[in-house]
Amino acid sequence: MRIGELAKLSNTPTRSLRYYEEQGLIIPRRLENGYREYDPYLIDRAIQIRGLIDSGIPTKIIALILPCLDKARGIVPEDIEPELLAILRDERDRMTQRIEFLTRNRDSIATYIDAADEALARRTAGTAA
DNA sequence: ATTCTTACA
DNA sequence: TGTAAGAA
Repeated sequence: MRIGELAKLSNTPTRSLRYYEEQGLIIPRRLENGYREYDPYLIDRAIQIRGLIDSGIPTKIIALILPCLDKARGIVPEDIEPELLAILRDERDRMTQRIEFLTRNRDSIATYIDAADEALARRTAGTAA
């Protein structure tokens, strides 16, 4: 499939798909006319990459993670690179901090919403009565 | 109609 | 990332 279809199926802008390629993620083959040709299994990868990026993981790191994610099942102790492991631990910690950050703000907003609902309820009750 | 590249806000 | 220009 060409970029337009993948964009639609993975709900990812063509702009982003081209950017992913530029960053070394998802490298599609080219047709005679120069058009990018994507295999169906790349739909899931595109979605996954988009999710990773939305999670705040830099593309550099995503490039390192993708290979690991594909074979997360068959990890061989001998193949574990300490350098990569350190980077992943670091990234994991940033994710944790981001989650805590988001949690605080979500709770803050939730509290405001609850207060607003109650205020609205009181106003309605007063108008009705 | 679609996609490609390049570049700017 | 969105968007636009010009070519294929």
